[in-house]
Parts: sequence; structure tokens; C-alpha cells
Amino acid sequence: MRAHRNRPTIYTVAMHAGVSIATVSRALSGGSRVREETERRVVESSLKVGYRPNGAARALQRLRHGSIGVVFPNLSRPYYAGVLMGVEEAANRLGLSVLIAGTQGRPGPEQLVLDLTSKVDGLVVFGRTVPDEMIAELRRQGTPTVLLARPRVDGEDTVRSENRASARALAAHLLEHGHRSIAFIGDTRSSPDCAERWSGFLAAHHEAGLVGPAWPELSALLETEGYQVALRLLAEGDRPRALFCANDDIAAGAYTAARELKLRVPGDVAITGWDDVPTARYFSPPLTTVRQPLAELGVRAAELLQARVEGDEGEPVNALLPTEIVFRASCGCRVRRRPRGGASS
Amino acid sequence: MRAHRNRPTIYTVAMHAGVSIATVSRALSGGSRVREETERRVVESSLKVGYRPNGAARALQRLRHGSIGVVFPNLSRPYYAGVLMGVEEAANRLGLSVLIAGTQGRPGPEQLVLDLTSKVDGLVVFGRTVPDEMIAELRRQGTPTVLLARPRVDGEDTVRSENRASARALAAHLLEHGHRSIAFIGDTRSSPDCAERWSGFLAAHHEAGLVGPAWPELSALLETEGYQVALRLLAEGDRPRALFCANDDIAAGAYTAARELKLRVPGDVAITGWDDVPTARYFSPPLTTVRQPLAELGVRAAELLQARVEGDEGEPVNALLPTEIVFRASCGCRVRRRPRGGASS
DNA sequence: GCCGCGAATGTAAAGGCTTACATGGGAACC
DNA sequence: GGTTCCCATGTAAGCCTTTACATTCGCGGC
Repeated sequence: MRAHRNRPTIYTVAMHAGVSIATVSRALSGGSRVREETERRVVESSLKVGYRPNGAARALQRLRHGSIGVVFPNLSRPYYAGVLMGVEEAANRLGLSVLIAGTQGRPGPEQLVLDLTSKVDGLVVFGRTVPDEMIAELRRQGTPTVLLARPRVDGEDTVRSENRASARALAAHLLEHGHRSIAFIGDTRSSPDCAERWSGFLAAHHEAGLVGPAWPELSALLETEGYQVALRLLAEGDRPRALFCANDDIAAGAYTAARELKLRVPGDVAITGWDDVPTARYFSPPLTTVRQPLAELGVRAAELLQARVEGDEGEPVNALLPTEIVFRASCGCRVRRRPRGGASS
Repeated sequence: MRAHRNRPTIYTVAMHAGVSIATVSRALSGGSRVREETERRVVESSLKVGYRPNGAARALQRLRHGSIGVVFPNLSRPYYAGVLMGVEEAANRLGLSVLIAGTQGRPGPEQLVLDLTSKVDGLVVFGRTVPDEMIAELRRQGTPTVLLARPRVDGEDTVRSENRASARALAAHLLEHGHRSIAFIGDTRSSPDCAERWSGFLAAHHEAGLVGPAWPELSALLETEGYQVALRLLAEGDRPRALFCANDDIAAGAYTAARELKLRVPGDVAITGWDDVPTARYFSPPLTTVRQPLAELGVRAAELLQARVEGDEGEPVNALLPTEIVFRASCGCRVRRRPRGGASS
């Protein structure tokens, strides 16, 4: 059997069509001068023998892999998956392939990333997956890199979505609803995005004439942690009237805690999230949250990277994409329409 | 500047260390005989000049790309993302890279897949992303392929998770709860998995001595569709007492419909899902659903593929991974413990 | 009828790496 | 001290493409 040994090469096709390998190459890829009849014969032969060009040989000759790498922690949250899809879509459009590397729970992300650089023309690096020194090393090596949702590193291209302004607006919105004591739940230390949201949260308080929020930030990142933190918080006698959760997972945990304590949302406690995960509109009540342009983040990163690979030597870019607050019911707003806006015939 | 022109090659390192390229190659990759001091010198030089081997050249020489490709529709549902993470994890462990290709909303998935074959040693192909003819073409080309969650194609390796038995057990469970009229919501035509679940659903009815279910299968795949179908169904006078939803998204839509009609779950209508998405436990009431071993599916596929790439010529494998029903409250079961089982200290 | 020219095709080199084979030099042995 | 052997290292071929340059062929112009 040995089904997949000895894949046909350009020589196989050349022999089959009775021409030289140069002609085969020209007929198949180049639009260059080949007699029409020859071209037809070559194409036929290549189909007959089942020829596929060898990407490695091609890459070696062209001095370009035609691939980019994406480094992310994991895909368990829709956030990374959404951005990755954006990268993939744009890369495909640009004729590039996408290699992926998940760092979470992996020993030595450094080595993982270094290995990747052998096979790609450039790298999209997410958040805090690799330390700053690694970024520096990539630059030293000459691997173009775009940082995604990561605080700026000097001289590197960065694509992020807006955090501070939306957080400020959302916190202000909660204050306007009359919720004077709001707790912020999120991990500002490990997530730079969270840190910016916290900063906007603080700003809203100052602008409202408050010295500061009623609670310090409370560390959480996952649903479980959100549940635990919220449970502790809401069980207190002097509990907060609103929970500003740094992502929707945390908010989901907070919902559970509230339900368990028989607190109504938003009547007894308002809750907001961040990310607008697909299920957010199906929370009960529907979750007020902030939508990030996930795919767009990925697209921008891919396009930027491609430009660098092509030799663009312009100033480092720092793209900041706008976010959008999605007002639903959990903040205290009246729900204006049904989740799916069923057509009223 | 021209930051990333002329990456250092093995010649650069050789010159810097004052040895031949063969010695560099041996010192860096082979564990073969190189004097210890020479090795140290080479490693130092390679670090100094920022050398990274060129993957294309290496692949060309080794006649192996060291990469596998994964073809999936999209990553918007946790299902694909979860399996992809499994593939990635296993591939990494096996020293392989992973290339991705999303087909959804892409014109000509055929071309996409063919292009991929230039850069990979083998392919993991999801569900109904590409037609059977494409699978045949891949075989003809000699690209090892593993099918994932796709009905068997003659002679091809397949990895799937169990559907029929769990669906039968779950339907039987609903019948035991006393829900005699159950509607199945899912698209059996476009999703082979759904078709199997429908088959198990039917079997449970027959075993319970019923001629058949009270409703024919009702086509839906997304949340929106689930909402619409459920709304129509539950508004009828003689409405079903249980909804067997073919995935959790549909179930989420059904929840919304029920809430809108002021029907209690599971009191007025029981609802079950499939997939156990992360938020399922946070539905209100928590959703009874079926958990698939997502990562494990990916791991098995990657390992199987690797074996084929390595030349394993054994009989086609048809792996069937077990699923697990997760009983929560939406089917009518009493909730035994709180979602997070808070320690009762 | 010969020259020159352009179109079509062929020849060969280069791209970076691994490795079979060749080489050289020192240690061990007699 | 010479021979042998082995270890460390070097030389060069080959993996498959693309493409610059060379070659061939046919045809028009004189």
C-alpha cells in the first residue's frame, strides 16, 4: 500500500507531460509565456498524477513562508476564539496560512514561540502570553510581531480595543441609575485590560464627585472566582448595590451568587459584564455588557503584520478599536424589546 | 533599518564559530558526536547572532513539514474551539505545529483545503466542512486525513463521540420523569451528529412502548432558530411537555421562548441540551445536557494522524468516544447541590 | 537564402538544511 | 616509532521550487 510515500513532484508532472520542470512551474503558477496547448497539457498531467506543490520548497525559494503565527493562552473563552477567527479570515484573504500556539498550561511558552518563528514570517502575540524579554528577543531575531490586547511595548505594533472610556461611561451609567456603592470585580494585576477598565471605573467616580469607589478592586477572572467573590460581598450587611464585573464570566458567577442569596437583579443588585459573550442576552435578566470588535481586532493585527512582513518600515502603530456598551436589563434599564425582536408582522 | 532582512543562516553561525555548517547542524539539533567545547561555542554563536533554523529548508530536507492542518467551520461555538485545543495540545506534545482553516462563509472550501495540503503532513477534517469528493481527492493525493465528527467514509480514519446511546438514555430519562410528549429540536439533515441523536431519541420511544414521538423533528441549529421553533411549539394548545434540544444553543433559545410565554422550566416544560457549554450550569434552572470529551476528541485525532504520517498502514480506525449525561434541574430532576458546591464549613 | 528577432522552452543555480561519506589527527597498541 | 582505529570535523549532495539566462525554432525582412 504505502499510500502516501513519494508524493509526485514537479519532475513527475514534467515527465508525464513531456516538458521540463521550468515549463511546469510556469504553466502552473506564473502567468508567464507558455503556449496555450502546453499549458493545457501540463495542467492535465498535474491533475492526473495528483500533484501538489511542496510548500517547504516553495517557501525556501521564495524566502517567505507565507504563514503567520498566533500565540494565545487558550480558546475556552469566546474572546480569543473570536479574535483568532478574525486573524484567520484576514490571513486567508491575504493568501497566508495561520499557525497557532496555545500557551496555557504549557511549560515554557518561550520555547514554543521560538519554535514557531522557524515556520512563520511574523507573529501575532496575545496579551500576557509571553514576557517582555521574549518580545525583545523576537525583535532581535527580526521576526515581525504585532501585540494584541497587550500594553504597549516600546517600538512594537499594538492592536487593542478601547477599555477606559467605555468603563468610565458604564460606571457613570450605573451611578446615574442611583447605584451609589459599586464594587469592581476583576483581576487588574494579571490582565492589563482589566487594569484599564478599573482606571475608567475610578475616573467615573471622581467625575461624579465621589472620592472613590466604596470597595477596592476584588480579584477574579473566572466564573468560579466571580461566584465566590460575589457571594462573600453580597452576604455582607452593607452590601454593594451594583457589581461592575470585568468580564461576562465573572458576571455569570455573580448572577449565581445573587440567585442563591435570593437577591433580585437589578432590583437588589445591578450587575454588568464585559465582552458580550453570545449567551449574555440570554442571561436572566439579559446582561448589560460591553462589546468588543473581536474579529476586527484580529483582522487589523493580521493586516498590520502582513505590511511589516512586506517590509513596511513605518513608525510603530498603536491601533485602538472602539467598543460599544450594550444596554440590557441587568444594569437597571428597562428592556425595550424582546431579545430577538420578533417581527410584528 | 530593514530590520528583518537577511536573517542569519546556518552559515552565519558557522562563520561566527569558526566551524563548518555540518558541525553547527550537529551541535544544535543532532545529539551526535561533537566535542563538548565545540558545542558550547556553536550554541554561543547561534545565540549571539540570533539564529533560528529555517523551517522550510528543514522541512524540505526531512521530507516532512512537521505540521498538521485542521479544517473546521468556525470557532464561534465552544465545541470546535474545545476540540481544536485538544488537537493543538497533542500536536505540541508530538512536536508538530498546527495550521488552521475555517471554511464558514468562505468561498470554495475546496481550494482552501488543497492549498493547505502544500504545507502540512496530514489533515484533521471536521464534520461537513468539505464534500466527500474532496476527501477522496485527499486520499488520491496521499495526504493522510482523519475525519472528526463526521459519518464514516469508506477507508478513512474517523474520530467521533457517542451520540445514539446517550440520546436514548436521555430521552428515556425524560419519559421516566413522566413527560410523555417530547419534541426534538435539531437539524438532522445538515448535522450527522444530530441525526444520530434523533435516532437514539426514537429508539427510546420505541422501547417505552410508544409508536413514535409526538412531534416530527424540528429543524434548528442556532440559538435564534431554537427560539423561534420553541416559541411556535409552546404557544400551541397541545404543547409538548419536554423539549429535547440537539445542542445547548438551541436550548438557550428555548429557555427564552418559555420565559416569554411565562412557562416554568421544568414545571410546565422540561428542556435538555447537548454539549454542556460552560454557561449551561448557570442557566436558570441549570441545564441538563450531555458532555462530550472535546479535548479528548482532538487529542485522539492528532495522535491518529501522526501515526498515519509516520507510516502506520493499519486498518482504518473508527474511534467512538463516550459521552456523559449531566443531570441538572431543567429535566425535572431535583438539584442535589448548589452549582459550585460551596464548602459548608 | 540568410540574418535577426522574439516567443517558447530548456538548463542550471540558488535557497538553508541534514547527513552520508571523506578526511585528518591523536591515542593505543605492538 | 609505526600502524590501527576511532572520534571530531569537513565536504558535498540532495530535498523541490522558482527564475535568470541560454538555447532553439520559426518566421519576416532583405
